[in-house]
Amino acid sequence: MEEQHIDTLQYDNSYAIDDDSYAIDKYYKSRTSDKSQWKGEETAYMFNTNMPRGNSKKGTPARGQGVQRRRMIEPKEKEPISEINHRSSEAQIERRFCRHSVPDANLCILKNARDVASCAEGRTPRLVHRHHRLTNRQRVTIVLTTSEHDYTCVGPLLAPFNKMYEHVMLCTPISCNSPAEVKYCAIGLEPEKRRGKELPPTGESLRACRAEENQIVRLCNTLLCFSYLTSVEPAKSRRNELPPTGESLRACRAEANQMEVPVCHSEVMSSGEGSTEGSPKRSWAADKREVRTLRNDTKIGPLSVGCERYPGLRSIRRDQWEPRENDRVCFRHFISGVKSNDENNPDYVPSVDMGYQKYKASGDQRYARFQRVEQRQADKEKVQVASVLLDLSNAENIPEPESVQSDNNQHDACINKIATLRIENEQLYAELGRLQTENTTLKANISQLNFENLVTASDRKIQFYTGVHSKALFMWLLSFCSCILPACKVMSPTSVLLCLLMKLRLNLQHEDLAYRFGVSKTTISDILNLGLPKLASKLSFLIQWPDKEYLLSNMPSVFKQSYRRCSSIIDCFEVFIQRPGQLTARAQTWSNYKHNNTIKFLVSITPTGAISFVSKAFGGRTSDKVITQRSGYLDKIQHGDQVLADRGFLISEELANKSATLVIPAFTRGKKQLSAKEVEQTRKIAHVRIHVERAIQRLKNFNILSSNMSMCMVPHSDSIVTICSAICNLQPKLVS
DNA sequence: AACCAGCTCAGCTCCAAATT
DNA sequence: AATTTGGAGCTGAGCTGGTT
Repeated sequence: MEEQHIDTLQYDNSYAIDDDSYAIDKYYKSRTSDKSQWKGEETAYMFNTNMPRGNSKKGTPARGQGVQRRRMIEPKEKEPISEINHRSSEAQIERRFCRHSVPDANLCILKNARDVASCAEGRTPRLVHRHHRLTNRQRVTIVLTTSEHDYTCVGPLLAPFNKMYEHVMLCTPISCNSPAEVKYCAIGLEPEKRRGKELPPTGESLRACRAEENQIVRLCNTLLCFSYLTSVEPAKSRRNELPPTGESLRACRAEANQMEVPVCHSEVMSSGEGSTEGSPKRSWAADKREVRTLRNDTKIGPLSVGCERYPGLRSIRRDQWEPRENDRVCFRHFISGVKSNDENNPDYVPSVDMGYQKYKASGDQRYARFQRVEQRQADKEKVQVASVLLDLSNAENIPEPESVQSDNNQHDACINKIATLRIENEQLYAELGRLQTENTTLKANISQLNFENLVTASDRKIQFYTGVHSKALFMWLLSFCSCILPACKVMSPTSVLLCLLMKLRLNLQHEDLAYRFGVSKTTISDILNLGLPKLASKLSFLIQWPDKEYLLSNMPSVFKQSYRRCSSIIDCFEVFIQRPGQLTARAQTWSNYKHNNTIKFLVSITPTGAISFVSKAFGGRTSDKVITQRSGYLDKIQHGDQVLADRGFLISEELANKSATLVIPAFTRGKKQLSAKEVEQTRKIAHVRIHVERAIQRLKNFNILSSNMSMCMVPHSDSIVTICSAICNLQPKLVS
């Protein structure tokens, strides 16, 4: 047999019949993780046909296999069977036999009996010996083998090329009715075979049985070896092939009959007569034949016995002869040469040369009929075996129960296990379907729960995160600005717009935005740096200086009484910034009013509260007047306009040049007390100027304008204020 | 071209030492 | 004792070069 590396076996899940050793190994590994508990003898038996070679250094354990495996790597040198012949010494024969048997037959038979098979010779159940419990597949292998091949006692059960050849033996060296086998049947391992058997012997009878067994075992040990060597095909015997069966067996016996030795003499085996003086000298061939006949002594008591070589016995008839315990019948009196225990077999009783004609039909006719019956029985068994094999193949991965007492029990346990596993499998499939549905639902929920969907879920949220009044307005902004938004593969346009507006509304850090949208902070930085100017440019049209007609038609009631020609209410607001590194910038942005570094913007609103003008950013130290002069605000002023401002806006001359008027609160400088008219005018101005403060407050709702603006955002401050103002203009009227 | 990890730089905060 | 100064450490944002 081609030897297979053990490592390759470990990855072979084919579970071929020849790989049963792997299945056993796997089974034992599953039973115990402590390899020290493995019996070295067992593992050696299991693996000695799969020894790693070549790659393994001598004396070095194979990788991952340890000492236990190394023991199986190096099998003991066996004596070649070809070296044993009929001239071999008893010691040689004993050594040869010990390969197949064990020293203490009694113990081993009880301990290692694993199965029962029928011997083709004796038709009686024989124990199948093995040092390990058989796996299902091994059992099937035996069943298939025994159904297709004849075999005899004292022979290996399997073919020589089978791995189990030397481990699964029908090699019982005792008779079919030995007490050991009776005990085996009696303890319940094979309940069907118990019928007609004796109860296990105890006490004195047990010791007597063991003495008898030991005596028979010693005899059989010798004859066992001879049964190999006297085959008609000695060359095959040397190649460890099966012992002679069927035709070859008969030929072997015919050859043995031609030997010039007495083959059958019942008196030799009879107690007291076997040692009579003058009896012919026995050869091993004779011993072999006698043992084969000895095993056929089950139910011949009432019959007459005889032999042509011993005419004195030939004529003995049952009515004249009282058989004794050890009387035997020669194989020549059986049609097939072998006594059968099958009641249907014509060789159930000896019928050849019995000295009388008992049956009407000839021996050949009766034997042919028996063969037909046997063939039908064999076919039926094959069908049953196939059925068992099919069941076992379905349960191939089921670990064997440890304490199974019989094949039937084991088979029933397997069937029950299969049924249980099928139910469990169906339940698992149902569970799998439920989990898949749940998984799909959860994925859908997760997609709905991403930040984009979360923000745009309601008007309240969209207002909080972006400052845009409603979701509809946000969607309009998105559709209007999508063409100018920075292209981004990892973020949708909605997310980009959200990112831009959230930066303004909440002044979130770049890293925060990156985590919220699942991108890197560099991507956020790029989006802000590119998107803010573009968005401001796109939304700048929302900051428009209104026409006079529009102003007049939409003038609020609070302005109609005193300031009907008011076109603008101006004020400045400051935004804190980080302290610039450059001293010049630091000086320019220092605000004496705020005592901090700020940037300053001029804001103009219409009487309705809409932002009509926003200047660019100026340093915090810049006065309101300068900002007004340099921001381009005066260019918007038209003839006859009225501008409401705070006290700091001293631009009356510039407005006068535009034929416009400036309305500011009265100064208290150089006066002890304001006149009543001045107080009333100041009150009125304050009453309408409050709206510009409200507008600025709307701008300040964008946290980027109310908190400390980082230096990285200062360059975008113009765009930021523009965008915030545009969004404020999209909100409802400030003054009604 | 878009994206991103890692590096660099600038600003802020805290704290101890120096100065007033 | 109050204020200022300078350094260390931390944080946030931009820059750079590699990857996709």
